[in-house]
Amino acid sequence: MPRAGLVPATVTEAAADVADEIGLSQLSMSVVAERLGVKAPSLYKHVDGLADLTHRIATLGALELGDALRDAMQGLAGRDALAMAAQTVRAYVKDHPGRYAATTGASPTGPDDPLASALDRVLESFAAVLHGYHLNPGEQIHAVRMLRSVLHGFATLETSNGFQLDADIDDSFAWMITFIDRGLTAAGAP
Amino acid sequence: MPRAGLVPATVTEAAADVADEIGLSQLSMSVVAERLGVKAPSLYKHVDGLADLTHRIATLGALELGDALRDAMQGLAGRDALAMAAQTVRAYVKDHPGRYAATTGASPTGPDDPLASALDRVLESFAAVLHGYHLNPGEQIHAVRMLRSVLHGFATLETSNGFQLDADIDDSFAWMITFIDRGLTAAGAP
DNA sequence: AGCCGAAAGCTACGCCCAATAGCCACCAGT
DNA sequence: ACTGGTGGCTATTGGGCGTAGCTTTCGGCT
Repeated sequence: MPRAGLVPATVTEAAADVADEIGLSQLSMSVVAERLGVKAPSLYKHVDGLADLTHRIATLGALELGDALRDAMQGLAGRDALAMAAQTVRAYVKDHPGRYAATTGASPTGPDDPLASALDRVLESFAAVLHGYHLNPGEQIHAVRMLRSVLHGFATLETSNGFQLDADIDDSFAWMITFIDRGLTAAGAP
Repeated sequence: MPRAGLVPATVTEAAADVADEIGLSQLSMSVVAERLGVKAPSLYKHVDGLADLTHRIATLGALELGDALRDAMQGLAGRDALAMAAQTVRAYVKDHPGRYAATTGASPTGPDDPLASALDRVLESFAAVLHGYHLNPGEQIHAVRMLRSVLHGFATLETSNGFQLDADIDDSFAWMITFIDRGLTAAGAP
């Protein structure tokens, strides 16, 4: 019987794909094993159980989202950066709901946890959006939190079908970005 | 052996309490049964399985949150109404994370589902907040969605410890309310 | 009061999943 | 070629959901 040639990263990516397809709550060792053409107990040679696997998916999601934000925001500032960052988050959550759910549900185990630095990089991108607005330094942290809340809330509600009429969702999103841009501009130059 | 005198509402409330205490994901028939001094299979005489139980918790949560919003917003308008509604949502999510998680995770099965009307009442309260601002009717729906997104996102991130501890979360929340109030005021009188 | 049927509790069971133990085969390095 | 580590496997335990079927209790009716 030939070996499958698995490493932790292979298992994590397969699990992340499965989570995106069937939902994080439906993720199980069996279905990941089946995807990889392997029996479930074999996965424990590469991954330390379902909790560890979810943690790895969370880290993968944070890394990917951080990279996507960096790439998308290259050379942009102000309203353009804001709109691009928002759209990037929204698209990532829509395309990878399982990874994103893992990311939001997880918390780093310590300061040397790769998840911690991955999350920090995402936050740095959010902070970079705000550099284009001339905010009071004390307001920066509040603005970052508001931005996170808005984007997280909107994307989460959208993927869980929390909005009634999905036809206008793009309009609502654009309106929201304009609203925030105007508010930040006014806050920067009072 | 005496009867426990259970009805669906009793089971639902006990389950909601348990979910608030240990988290919705940890909810199981066994632990609810233990709370009620009963064996797990007995619950199936009152409730149609775990999915139905979660659905009932979601409905309970939506009803309670709707009532809390109505009570809190009595006679308030404009910024006061906005601040009170936001604080009410935030407090409810903090005090009842399990119920709230059930509410956001669930979707009504049909138009006659009690959950649908309960959710509608919550949305009506959000809409009522905006009546104090003189928005263009076409903007109303966008503003409601933004309000939902912000409050949902903030409360969710806060309860999952998504914010770092270095700055006061209350300050951020107050700043955010002021930000939205100013934006809505400006949008109403351009 | 006595009975009778519905309903509420129970035990026993089947199935699925997480996780561990322990076995066997494959491959690398000497 | 041998040998040891490693990656797969089967078998098993424990727990959770849900069903089947039994027993007991309680309300209503005569």
